[in-house]
Amino acid sequence: MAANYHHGDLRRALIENGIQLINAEGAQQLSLRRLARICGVSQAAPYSYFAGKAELLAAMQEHVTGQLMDALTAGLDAAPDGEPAQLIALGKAYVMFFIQNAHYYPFLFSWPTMTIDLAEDADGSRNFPPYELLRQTALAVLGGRVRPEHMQDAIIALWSTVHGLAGIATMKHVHYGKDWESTLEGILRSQG
Amino acid sequence: MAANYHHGDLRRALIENGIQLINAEGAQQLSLRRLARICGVSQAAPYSYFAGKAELLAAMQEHVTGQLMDALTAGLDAAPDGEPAQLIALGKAYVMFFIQNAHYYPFLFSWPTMTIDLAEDADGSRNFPPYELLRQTALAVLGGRVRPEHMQDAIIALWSTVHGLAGIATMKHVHYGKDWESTLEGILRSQG
DNA sequence: TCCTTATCTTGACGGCGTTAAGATTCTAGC
DNA sequence: GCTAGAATCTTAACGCCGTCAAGATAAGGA
Repeated sequence: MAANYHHGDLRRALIENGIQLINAEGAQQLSLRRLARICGVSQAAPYSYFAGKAELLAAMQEHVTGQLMDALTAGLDAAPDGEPAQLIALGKAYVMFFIQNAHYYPFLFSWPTMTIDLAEDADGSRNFPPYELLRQTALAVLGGRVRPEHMQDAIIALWSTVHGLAGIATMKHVHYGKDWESTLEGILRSQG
Repeated sequence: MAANYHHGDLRRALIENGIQLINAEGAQQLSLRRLARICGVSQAAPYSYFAGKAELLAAMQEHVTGQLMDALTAGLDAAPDGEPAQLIALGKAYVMFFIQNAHYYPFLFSWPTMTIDLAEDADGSRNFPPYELLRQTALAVLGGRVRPEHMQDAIIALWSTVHGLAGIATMKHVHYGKDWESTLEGILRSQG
Protein backbone atom coordinates (compact mmCIF):
# COMPACT_ATOMS: atom_id res chain seq x y z
CA MET A 1 0.00 0.00 0.00
CA ALA A 2 3.03 2.25 0.10
CA ALA A 3 6.66 2.25 -0.83
CA ASN A 4 7.86 5.76 -1.49
CA TYR A 5 5.32 8.48 -0.84
CA HIS A 6 6.75 11.15 1.34
CA HIS A 7 8.27 9.14 4.06
CA GLY A 8 8.48 5.67 2.61
CA ASP A 9 6.80 3.45 5.14
CA LEU A 10 5.62 5.58 8.00
CA ARG A 11 3.28 3.00 9.45
CA ARG A 12 6.07 0.51 9.97
CA ALA A 13 8.44 3.23 11.15
CA LEU A 14 6.00 4.39 13.80
CA ILE A 15 5.48 0.90 15.15
CA GLU A 16 9.14 -0.04 15.16
CA ASN A 17 10.51 3.20 16.57
CA GLY A 18 7.67 3.21 19.08
CA ILE A 19 8.53 -0.25 20.32
CA GLN A 20 12.18 0.71 20.53
CA LEU A 21 11.26 3.73 22.63
CA ILE A 22 9.06 1.67 24.92
CA ASN A 23 11.80 -0.90 25.33
CA ALA A 24 14.23 1.83 26.31
CA GLU A 25 12.08 4.14 28.43
CA GLY A 26 8.71 2.53 29.07
CA ALA A 27 5.31 3.16 27.57
CA GLN A 28 4.56 5.96 30.02
CA GLN A 29 7.20 8.08 28.36
CA LEU A 30 5.98 7.52 24.83
CA SER A 31 4.43 10.57 23.25
CA LEU A 32 2.94 10.61 19.80
CA ARG A 33 4.54 13.96 19.03
CA ARG A 34 8.03 12.84 19.97
CA LEU A 35 7.62 9.61 18.04
CA ALA A 36 6.54 11.60 14.99
CA ARG A 37 9.54 13.88 15.44
CA ILE A 38 11.85 10.84 15.57
CA CYS A 39 10.31 9.53 12.36
CA GLY A 40 11.01 12.89 10.77
CA VAL A 41 7.38 13.71 10.26
CA SER A 42 4.89 16.23 11.58
CA GLN A 43 2.80 15.73 14.69
CA ALA A 44 -0.39 14.93 12.76
CA ALA A 45 1.10 12.50 10.27
CA PRO A 46 0.43 9.38 12.36
CA TYR A 47 -3.29 10.06 12.08
CA SER A 48 -3.12 8.99 8.47
CA TYR A 49 -2.51 5.46 9.70
CA PHE A 50 -4.01 5.25 13.17
CA ALA A 51 -7.21 6.73 14.54
CA GLY A 52 -5.35 7.77 17.67
CA LYS A 53 -2.65 6.86 20.13
CA ALA A 54 -4.60 3.88 21.45
CA GLU A 55 -4.73 2.28 18.04
CA LEU A 56 -1.01 2.72 17.52
CA LEU A 57 -0.33 1.20 20.92
CA ALA A 58 -2.55 -1.74 20.02
CA ALA A 59 -0.56 -2.33 16.83
CA MET A 60 2.69 -2.20 18.80
CA GLN A 61 1.25 -4.64 21.34
CA GLU A 62 0.44 -7.08 18.59
CA HIS A 63 4.00 -6.83 17.34
CA VAL A 64 5.49 -7.34 20.82
CA THR A 65 3.14 -10.25 21.44
CA GLY A 66 4.55 -11.81 18.29
CA GLN A 67 8.07 -11.42 19.64
CA LEU A 68 6.99 -13.06 22.89
CA MET A 69 5.43 -15.94 20.97
CA ASP A 70 8.68 -16.41 19.08
CA ALA A 71 10.60 -16.60 22.35
CA LEU A 72 8.10 -19.05 23.81
CA THR A 73 8.08 -21.40 20.84
CA ALA A 74 11.88 -21.30 20.75
CA GLY A 75 11.88 -22.33 24.40
CA LEU A 76 9.36 -25.07 23.75
CA ASP A 77 11.29 -26.51 20.83
CA ALA A 78 14.42 -26.85 22.94
CA ALA A 79 12.71 -29.31 25.33
CA PRO A 80 11.42 -32.87 24.79
CA ASP A 81 7.78 -33.06 23.76
CA GLY A 82 5.18 -33.78 26.41
CA GLU A 83 7.64 -33.87 29.31
CA PRO A 84 7.42 -31.65 32.39
CA ALA A 85 10.72 -30.17 31.27
CA GLN A 86 8.82 -28.61 28.42
CA LEU A 87 6.51 -26.76 30.79
CA ILE A 88 9.53 -25.54 32.73
CA ALA A 89 11.20 -24.39 29.52
CA LEU A 90 8.06 -22.50 28.55
CA GLY A 91 7.88 -20.80 31.94
CA LYS A 92 11.53 -19.86 31.78
CA ALA A 93 11.12 -18.41 28.31
CA TYR A 94 8.17 -16.34 29.54
CA VAL A 95 10.00 -14.92 32.53
CA MET A 96 13.28 -14.35 30.71
CA PHE A 97 11.56 -12.52 27.88
CA PHE A 98 10.24 -9.94 30.29
CA ILE A 99 13.44 -9.74 32.32
CA GLN A 100 15.29 -8.95 29.12
CA ASN A 101 12.64 -6.44 28.05
CA ALA A 102 11.32 -5.19 31.36
CA HIS A 103 9.29 -2.33 29.93
CA TYR A 104 7.24 -4.73 27.81
CA TYR A 105 5.55 -6.13 30.89
CA PRO A 106 3.54 -3.08 31.97
CA PHE A 107 3.10 -2.16 28.34
CA LEU A 108 1.43 -5.45 27.47
CA PHE A 109 -0.59 -5.86 30.63
CA SER A 110 -1.72 -2.35 31.52
CA TRP A 111 -3.39 -1.39 28.24
CA PRO A 112 -6.70 -3.15 27.79
CA THR A 113 -6.30 -4.51 24.29
CA MET A 114 -6.18 -8.29 24.22
CA THR A 115 -8.79 -10.36 26.00
CA ILE A 116 -8.21 -13.48 28.06
CA ASP A 117 -10.90 -15.97 28.95
CA LEU A 118 -9.73 -18.37 31.65
CA ALA A 119 -12.88 -20.48 31.57
CA GLU A 120 -12.43 -24.10 30.60
CA ASP A 121 -14.78 -23.84 27.64
CA ALA A 122 -13.32 -20.56 26.39
CA ASP A 123 -12.74 -19.97 22.71
CA GLY A 124 -8.97 -20.22 22.72
CA SER A 125 -8.59 -18.69 19.28
CA ARG A 126 -9.69 -15.33 20.66
CA ASN A 127 -7.36 -15.48 23.64
CA PHE A 128 -4.02 -13.82 24.25
CA PRO A 129 -1.82 -16.25 22.26
CA PRO A 130 0.93 -16.66 24.89
CA TYR A 131 -1.63 -17.76 27.47
CA GLU A 132 -3.22 -20.10 24.96
CA LEU A 133 0.17 -21.66 24.21
CA LEU A 134 0.81 -22.18 27.89
CA ARG A 135 -2.66 -23.67 28.30
CA GLN A 136 -2.22 -26.13 25.44
CA THR A 137 1.22 -27.13 26.63
CA ALA A 138 -0.06 -27.66 30.16
CA LEU A 139 -2.91 -29.81 28.87
CA ALA A 140 -0.46 -31.94 26.92
CA VAL A 141 2.11 -32.27 29.70
CA LEU A 142 -0.19 -32.55 32.70
CA GLY A 143 -2.88 -34.59 30.95
CA GLY A 144 -1.94 -37.84 32.62
CA ARG A 145 -0.56 -36.36 35.80
CA VAL A 146 -3.33 -34.13 37.09
CA ARG A 147 -6.93 -35.13 37.74
CA PRO A 148 -9.27 -33.46 35.24
CA GLU A 149 -11.20 -31.57 37.90
CA HIS A 150 -7.97 -29.95 39.04
CA MET A 151 -6.66 -29.15 35.59
CA GLN A 152 -8.06 -25.64 35.40
CA ASP A 153 -6.62 -24.77 38.81
CA ALA A 154 -3.27 -26.21 37.78
CA ILE A 155 -3.15 -24.09 34.64
CA ILE A 156 -4.10 -20.94 36.50
CA ALA A 157 -1.58 -21.75 39.20
CA LEU A 158 1.15 -22.21 36.65
CA TRP A 159 0.41 -19.00 34.83
CA SER A 160 0.03 -17.08 38.10
CA THR A 161 3.43 -18.22 39.31
CA VAL A 162 5.20 -17.47 36.07
CA HIS A 163 3.36 -14.23 35.41
CA GLY A 164 3.81 -13.09 39.00
CA LEU A 165 7.51 -13.83 39.02
CA ALA A 166 7.92 -11.91 35.77
CA GLY A 167 6.06 -8.97 37.30
CA ILE A 168 8.20 -9.03 40.42
CA ALA A 169 11.46 -9.46 38.57
CA THR A 170 10.71 -6.56 36.23
CA MET A 171 9.88 -4.05 38.96
CA LYS A 172 12.63 -1.50 38.87
CA HIS A 173 12.80 -1.15 42.63
CA VAL A 174 13.17 -4.87 43.38
CA HIS A 175 16.57 -6.24 44.30
CA TYR A 176 17.40 -9.91 44.24
CA GLY A 177 21.00 -10.71 43.52
CA LYS A 178 20.46 -14.31 42.61
CA ASP A 179 19.60 -15.75 39.25
CA TRP A 180 15.92 -15.50 38.35
CA GLU A 181 16.12 -18.28 35.82
CA SER A 182 17.39 -20.92 38.22
CA THR A 183 15.06 -19.65 40.92
CA LEU A 184 12.11 -20.21 38.63
CA GLU A 185 13.39 -23.63 37.68
CA GLY A 186 13.62 -24.58 41.36
CA ILE A 187 10.12 -23.31 42.00
CA LEU A 188 8.52 -25.07 39.06
CA ARG A 189 10.36 -28.30 39.67
CA SER A 190 9.28 -28.43 43.30
CA GLN A 191 5.62 -27.82 42.64
CA GLY A 192 5.30 -29.50 39.26
CA MET B 1 0.77 22.79 61.36
CA ALA B 2 -2.66 23.53 59.92
CA ALA B 3 -6.29 23.53 60.94
CA ASN B 4 -8.13 26.41 59.33
CA TYR B 5 -6.09 28.45 56.90
CA HIS B 6 -7.88 28.84 53.64
CA HIS B 7 -8.97 25.37 52.90
CA GLY B 8 -8.75 23.62 56.21
CA ASP B 9 -6.66 20.57 55.58
CA LEU B 10 -5.71 20.54 51.95
CA ARG B 11 -2.96 18.00 52.31
CA ARG B 12 -5.29 15.36 53.66
CA ALA B 13 -7.99 16.33 51.16
CA LEU B 14 -5.61 15.88 48.23
CA ILE B 15 -4.52 12.45 49.38
CA GLU B 16 -7.99 11.18 50.19
CA ASN B 17 -9.77 12.54 47.13
CA GLY B 18 -6.84 11.39 45.02
CA ILE B 19 -7.10 7.84 46.32
CA GLN B 20 -10.83 7.89 45.74
CA LEU B 21 -10.27 8.99 42.15
CA ILE B 22 -7.66 6.28 41.59
CA ASN B 23 -9.96 3.68 43.05
CA ALA B 24 -12.71 4.76 40.68
CA GLU B 25 -10.83 5.47 37.48
CA GLY B 26 -7.23 4.35 37.82
CA ALA B 27 -4.04 6.28 38.39
CA GLN B 28 -3.60 6.96 34.68
CA GLN B 29 -6.63 9.24 34.74
CA LEU B 30 -5.50 11.24 37.77
CA SER B 31 -4.53 14.79 36.94
CA LEU B 32 -3.24 17.23 39.50
CA ARG B 33 -5.36 20.02 38.06
CA ARG B 34 -8.58 18.07 38.25
CA LEU B 35 -7.78 16.91 41.76
CA ALA B 36 -7.17 20.51 42.79
CA ARG B 37 -10.46 21.52 41.18
CA ILE B 38 -12.26 18.79 43.12
CA CYS B 39 -10.70 20.04 46.34
CA GLY B 40 -11.99 23.52 45.50
CA VAL B 41 -8.55 25.00 45.15
CA SER B 42 -6.38 26.45 42.41
CA GLN B 43 -4.10 24.40 40.20
CA ALA B 44 -0.93 25.49 42.01
CA ALA B 45 -2.15 25.01 45.55
CA PRO B 46 -0.93 21.39 45.85
CA TYR B 47 2.62 22.64 45.42
CA SER B 48 2.44 24.09 48.91
CA TYR B 49 2.44 20.53 50.23
CA PHE B 50 4.11 18.40 47.58
CA ALA B 51 7.10 19.11 45.40
CA GLY B 52 5.26 17.64 42.43
CA LYS B 53 2.86 15.01 41.28
CA ALA B 54 5.29 12.19 42.04
CA GLU B 55 5.50 13.19 45.68
CA LEU B 56 1.72 13.28 46.02
CA LEU B 57 1.47 9.86 44.41
CA ALA B 58 4.05 8.54 46.85
CA ALA B 59 2.01 9.83 49.79
CA MET B 60 -1.10 8.19 48.39
CA GLN B 61 0.82 4.95 47.91
CA GLU B 62 1.85 4.97 51.54
CA HIS B 63 -1.79 5.41 52.53
CA VAL B 64 -2.99 2.60 50.28
CA THR B 65 -0.21 0.35 51.52
CA GLY B 66 -1.52 0.96 55.01
CA GLN B 67 -4.99 -0.12 53.94
CA LEU B 68 -3.50 -3.27 52.41
CA MET B 69 -1.63 -4.01 55.63
CA ASP B 70 -4.88 -3.65 57.58
CA ALA B 71 -6.58 -6.16 55.29
CA LEU B 72 -3.66 -8.57 55.58
CA THR B 73 -3.44 -8.46 59.36
CA ALA B 74 -7.21 -8.90 59.59
CA GLY B 75 -6.88 -12.00 57.42
CA LEU B 76 -4.00 -13.27 59.52
CA ASP B 77 -5.84 -12.81 62.80
CA ALA B 78 -8.76 -14.89 61.56
CA ALA B 79 -6.59 -18.00 61.19
CA PRO B 80 -4.83 -20.17 63.78
CA ASP B 81 -1.26 -19.12 64.49
CA GLY B 82 1.56 -20.96 62.77
CA GLU B 83 -0.70 -23.25 60.75
CA PRO B 84 -0.64 -23.47 56.94
CA ALA B 85 -4.18 -22.13 57.03
CA GLN B 86 -2.69 -18.85 58.13
CA LEU B 87 -0.58 -18.59 55.01
CA ILE B 88 -3.63 -19.36 52.91
CA ALA B 89 -5.62 -16.71 54.74
CA LEU B 90 -2.86 -14.19 54.10
CA GLY B 91 -2.75 -15.02 50.41
CA LYS B 92 -6.50 -14.76 50.13
CA ALA B 93 -6.50 -11.39 51.86
CA TYR B 94 -3.82 -10.17 49.45
CA VAL B 95 -5.69 -11.27 46.34
CA MET B 96 -9.11 -10.16 47.55
CA PHE B 97 -7.83 -6.72 48.48
CA PHE B 98 -6.79 -6.08 44.91
CA ILE B 99 -9.87 -7.72 43.40
CA GLN B 100 -12.00 -5.36 45.45
CA ASN B 101 -9.81 -2.39 44.53
CA ALA B 102 -8.52 -3.34 41.12
CA HIS B 103 -7.02 0.04 40.30
CA TYR B 104 -4.75 -0.13 43.33
CA TYR B 105 -2.70 -2.91 41.75
CA PRO B 106 -1.13 -0.97 38.86
CA PHE B 107 -1.02 2.10 41.06
CA LEU B 108 1.07 0.40 43.73
CA PHE B 109 3.31 -1.62 41.44
CA SER B 110 3.94 0.63 38.45
CA TRP B 111 5.30 3.68 40.25
CA PRO B 112 8.82 3.11 41.56
CA THR B 113 8.41 4.27 45.13
CA MET B 114 8.85 1.45 47.60
CA THR B 115 11.83 -0.86 47.43
CA ILE B 116 11.83 -4.62 47.87
CA ASP B 117 14.89 -6.69 48.62
CA LEU B 118 14.25 -10.39 48.14
CA ALA B 119 17.68 -11.45 49.36
CA GLU B 120 17.72 -13.66 52.44
CA ASP B 121 19.84 -11.24 54.42
CA ALA B 122 17.84 -8.18 53.39
CA ASP B 123 16.99 -5.47 55.87
CA GLY B 124 13.31 -6.24 56.22
CA SER B 125 12.53 -2.94 57.93
CA ARG B 126 13.19 -1.12 54.69
CA ASN B 127 11.07 -3.45 52.59
CA PHE B 128 7.55 -3.07 51.25
CA PRO B 129 5.64 -3.99 54.44
CA PRO B 130 3.12 -6.38 52.85
CA TYR B 131 5.96 -8.47 51.42
CA GLU B 132 7.72 -8.41 54.73
CA LEU B 133 4.57 -9.63 56.50
CA LEU B 134 4.23 -12.46 54.03
CA ARG B 135 7.87 -13.33 54.48
CA GLN B 136 7.68 -13.44 58.27
CA THR B 137 4.49 -15.46 58.17
CA ALA B 138 6.02 -17.91 55.72
CA LEU B 139 9.09 -18.30 57.91
CA ALA B 140 6.89 -19.04 60.93
CA VAL B 141 4.54 -21.45 59.13
CA LEU B 142 7.03 -23.22 56.87
CA GLY B 143 9.89 -23.23 59.35
CA GLY B 144 9.53 -26.91 60.20
CA ARG B 145 8.12 -28.01 56.89
CA VAL B 146 10.60 -26.73 54.32
CA ARG B 147 14.32 -27.39 54.24
CA PRO B 148 16.26 -24.19 54.97
CA GLU B 149 18.02 -24.16 51.61
CA HIS B 150 14.64 -24.12 49.89
CA MET B 151 13.06 -21.51 52.12
CA GLN B 152 13.89 -18.52 49.94
CA ASP B 153 12.52 -20.23 46.86
CA ALA B 154 9.37 -21.18 48.76
CA ILE B 155 8.77 -17.60 49.83
CA ILE B 156 9.33 -16.24 46.35
CA ALA B 157 7.10 -18.95 44.90
CA LEU B 158 4.35 -18.09 47.32
CA TRP B 159 4.52 -14.38 46.64
CA SER B 160 4.76 -14.95 42.89
CA THR B 161 1.64 -17.07 42.85
CA VAL B 162 -0.38 -14.72 44.97
CA HIS B 163 0.91 -11.57 43.31
CA GLY B 164 0.49 -13.05 39.86
CA LEU B 165 -3.06 -14.19 40.50
CA ALA B 166 -3.91 -10.73 41.81
CA GLY B 167 -2.45 -9.20 38.67
CA ILE B 168 -4.38 -11.54 36.42
CA ALA B 169 -7.63 -11.16 38.30
CA THR B 170 -7.43 -7.38 38.21
CA MET B 171 -6.84 -7.11 34.47
CA LYS B 172 -9.97 -5.52 33.05
CA HIS B 173 -9.96 -7.67 29.95
CA VAL B 174 -9.74 -11.03 31.75
CA HIS B 175 -12.85 -13.16 32.09
CA TYR B 176 -13.10 -16.00 34.52
CA GLY B 177 -16.59 -16.70 35.78
CA LYS B 178 -15.58 -18.77 38.76
CA ASP B 179 -14.69 -17.61 42.21
CA TRP B 180 -11.14 -16.29 42.53
CA GLU B 181 -11.07 -16.84 46.28
CA SER B 182 -11.80 -20.54 46.16
CA THR B 183 -9.52 -20.94 43.15
CA LEU B 184 -6.66 -19.46 45.12
CA GLU B 185 -7.46 -21.66 48.09
CA GLY B 186 -7.35 -24.73 45.85
CA ILE B 187 -4.06 -23.66 44.37
CA LEU B 188 -2.36 -22.89 47.67
CA ARG B 189 -3.67 -26.02 49.37
CA SER B 190 -2.39 -28.25 46.56
CA GLN B 191 1.11 -26.83 46.48
CA GLY B 192 1.49 -25.93 50.15
C1' DT C 1 0.06 46.44 65.99
C1' DC C 2 3.29 44.82 62.73
C1' DC C 3 6.17 41.32 60.84
C1' DT C 4 6.92 36.75 59.44
C1' DT C 5 5.48 32.75 57.63
C1' DA C 6 2.25 29.63 55.61
C1' DT C 7 -1.19 29.29 52.28
C1' DC C 8 -3.29 30.06 48.11
C1' DT C 9 -4.24 32.65 43.32
C1' DT C 10 -3.17 34.37 38.87
C1' DG C 11 -0.82 33.98 34.81
C1' DA C 12 2.44 32.09 32.04
C1' DC C 13 5.51 28.31 29.66
C1' DG C 14 6.19 24.29 26.96
C1' DG C 15 4.41 19.74 25.96
C1' DC C 16 0.59 16.68 25.17
C1' DG C 17 -3.46 14.32 22.04
C1' DT C 18 -6.48 15.58 18.61
C1' DT C 19 -8.83 17.94 14.82
C1' DA C 20 -9.79 20.92 10.63
C1' DA C 21 -8.17 22.86 6.50
C1' DG C 22 -5.22 22.78 3.02
C1' DA C 23 -0.91 21.60 0.50
C1' DT C 24 1.77 18.02 -1.73
C1' DT C 25 2.59 13.78 -3.99
C1' DC C 26 1.45 9.54 -6.04
C1' DT C 27 -1.70 6.49 -9.03
C1' DA C 28 -5.09 5.30 -12.40
C1' DG C 29 -7.66 6.12 -16.46
C1' DC C 30 -7.62 8.29 -20.59
C1' DG D 1 1.64 12.60 -21.05
C1' DC D 2 -2.26 14.63 -18.74
C1' DT D 3 -5.53 15.05 -15.56
C1' DA D 4 -8.79 13.66 -11.74
C1' DG D 5 -8.89 11.79 -7.48
C1' DA D 6 -7.04 9.56 -3.65
C1' DA D 7 -3.38 8.98 -0.37
C1' DT D 8 -0.13 11.32 2.37
C1' DC D 9 1.63 14.91 4.96
C1' DT D 10 1.88 20.04 7.02
C1' DT D 11 0.34 24.00 9.48
C1' DA D 12 -2.29 25.95 12.92
C1' DA D 13 -5.33 25.77 16.42
C1' DC D 14 -8.02 23.85 20.72
C1' DG D 15 -8.15 22.47 25.43
C1' DC D 16 -5.80 19.70 28.47
C1' DC D 17 -1.60 18.74 31.31
C1' DG D 18 2.58 19.57 35.00
C1' DT D 19 5.19 23.16 36.71
C1' DC D 20 6.97 27.63 38.11
C1' DA D 21 7.32 32.73 39.30
C1' DA D 22 5.21 36.58 41.35
C1' DG D 23 2.18 38.29 44.26
C1' DA D 24 -2.13 38.44 47.17
C1' DT D 25 -4.19 36.93 51.47
C1' DA D 26 -4.61 35.24 55.98
C1' DA D 27 -2.88 33.48 60.47
C1' DG D 28 0.11 33.71 64.59
C1' DG D 29 3.65 35.57 67.45
C1' DA D 30 6.45 39.74 68.93
